[in-house]
Amino acid sequence: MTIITLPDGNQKVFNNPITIMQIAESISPNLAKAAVAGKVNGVLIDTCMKVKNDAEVSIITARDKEGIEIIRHSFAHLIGHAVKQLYPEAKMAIGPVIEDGFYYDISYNKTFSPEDLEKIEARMKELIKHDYDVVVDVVTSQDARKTFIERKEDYKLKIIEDIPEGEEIKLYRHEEYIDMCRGPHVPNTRHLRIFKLMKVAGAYWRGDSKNEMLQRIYGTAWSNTKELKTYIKRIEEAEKRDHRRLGKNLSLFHTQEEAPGMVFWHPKGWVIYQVLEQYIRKVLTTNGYKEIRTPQAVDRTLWEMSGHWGKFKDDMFTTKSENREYAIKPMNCPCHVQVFNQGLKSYRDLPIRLAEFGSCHRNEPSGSLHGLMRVRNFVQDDAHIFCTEAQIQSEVSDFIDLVFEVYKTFGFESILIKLSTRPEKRVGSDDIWDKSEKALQEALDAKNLKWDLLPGEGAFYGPKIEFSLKDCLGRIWQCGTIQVDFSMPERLNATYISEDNERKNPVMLHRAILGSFERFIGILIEHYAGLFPIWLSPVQTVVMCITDRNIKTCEEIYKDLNRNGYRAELDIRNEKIGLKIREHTIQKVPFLVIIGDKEEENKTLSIRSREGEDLGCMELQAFKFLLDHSIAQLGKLTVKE
RNA sequence: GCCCUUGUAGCUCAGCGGUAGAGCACUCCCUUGGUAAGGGAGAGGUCCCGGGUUCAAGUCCCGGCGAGGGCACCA
Repeated sequence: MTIITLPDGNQKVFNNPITIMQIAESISPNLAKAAVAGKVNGVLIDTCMKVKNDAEVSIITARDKEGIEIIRHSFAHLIGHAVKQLYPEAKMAIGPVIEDGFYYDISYNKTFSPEDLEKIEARMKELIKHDYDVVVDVVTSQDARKTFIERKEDYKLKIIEDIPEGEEIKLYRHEEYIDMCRGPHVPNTRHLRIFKLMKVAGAYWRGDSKNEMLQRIYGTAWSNTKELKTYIKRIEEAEKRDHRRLGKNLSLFHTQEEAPGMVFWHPKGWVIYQVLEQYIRKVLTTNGYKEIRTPQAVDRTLWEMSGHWGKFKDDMFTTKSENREYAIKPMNCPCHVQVFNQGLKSYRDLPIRLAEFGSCHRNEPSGSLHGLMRVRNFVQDDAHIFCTEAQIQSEVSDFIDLVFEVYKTFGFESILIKLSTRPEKRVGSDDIWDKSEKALQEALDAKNLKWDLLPGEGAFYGPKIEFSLKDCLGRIWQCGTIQVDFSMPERLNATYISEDNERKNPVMLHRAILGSFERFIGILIEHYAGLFPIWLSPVQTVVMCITDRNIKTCEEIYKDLNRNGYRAELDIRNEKIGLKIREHTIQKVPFLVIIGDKEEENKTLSIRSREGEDLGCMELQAFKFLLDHSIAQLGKLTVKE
């Protein structure tokens, strides 16, 4: 006897082991039709699989999150089915589910063109119409091996090698095509309806650049057409807030061939940069940091001592002068140690917190460059804290508070936190790694923060915490970080006199809140969709006239606003007011000031917001008050889409 | 760095072997108009760079550089 408990609490009793499909049928024919898999005590299985013991069972359909994932996974197999029919020589590697879709990595001697992609998609649609059953065979690894030797699926054989001998393997038959998978998969292709192949891209076999490059076909799939349309719409909307597009349209910055990965900031973009820098400067100085400035180019001997020359020589820009070779600094820390090293330090002086908005250059791989997000020349809100081991935890704790205070200023809600621990290749004793990993972890836990552990992902000199934000396309970018470093102070002979009168190396904490200004501004542009809060708006207001008669008054207001520190512009062109409003609204200027005869007569300003709202008429003083109030909100504005 | 795609007027893009195109922007003229595009005229291009094929090359081929999407990398 098998007792099945359903999600609604109802129980069903069966005499023999029964399949998921049979359970579904016993509930309703419609449910059986819709069933793509079953969940038995939390584990997903194919509908043809039997439930042998008492269990909690739910039937998974396309409406469930797991259901759509199974459908996407089966779509990957369908790529295989279609590709092998069209290109029998192709070898299938792996085809997993990803967010919103699926992909398949394929090895083939010719490259798939966009036309090939269309052909594959068309063939997939034909195959779907067969409404064929997907048949599962549970086999031994020997049998699986035999199958894929016959089919010359070299990559499947490599995957089998990694499966422990004796473990059963599931083969999924799609008519003549056979794929290997943990599953589960849909029982019939009639569950596969709404999909679209998106793009082909290269991807290394097993994610290792030493291996051959495979062709990856990406697709997306949904349970109905409406969802697919919503998804396409979402991508289009995201493209509209892409910082590269907005950067051009709003004339914030540009890049050009002659300086790949380096930014030409335009007046408007530079305003944002400056407001940010001044803000962070204030935050740092009120939190015990001292700002310094160190050289751009430093002799290679210092980089040899710091270890960078050995490890990152090819990634640094270098230059020669007379008989000496210099590296343009890729980071500020070695220079900060030089400042620390001037004069004898006592434990009483610690912690010493040195900050610098230093311009750094790194010769990043060309393929990794991306707008403002990944550049070769950047400035961080960088600082180094020199402290004792005992001070690590409180410094880290204070820093985390500071990060959250700053991020809150910009209204960021989803901040991803990662803790990276000791890698295989590292310096420093296990004892000190234990201590500092624990210090970081405890600092996070004490604040009840959610974080992910990345074992082995720490820097060679110490563990780190990273704070990441998402861009409009969901790509994740690291912004803030705090890293414990036991190595550099020793390598660069940084010492202090301890309480027991010994020379000791301080611990060094590398830390940044925004990360690079470039990247942070890129994120901000997308976060606000170009509708910057008044505090950051490059142009806060435009004063415009209705006719030539109003020019003089406009100029007076414009001058008054600028003299009082507001960022105002003047539009006295011989154009209709409708056109001016349209243009400045497109430029996302928060407040538009309109001056006509009526306003002149009443000594008022007519104010309109970029959202199209008429804020009515008010005196200049009242408008300034409105501006002040808006600026005081800093970046916390909720952005209307 | 690797794979695919791509590079035409300030911007967005069409043209894909046979004398360089459109819309917007720009300049000038008319218009002085009240809350998201007033009208007319004009100017503007070594078609990314370098080779090759051809009677003829933005257009086809090869190489470089940049950009876009992935992968790898990110001290």
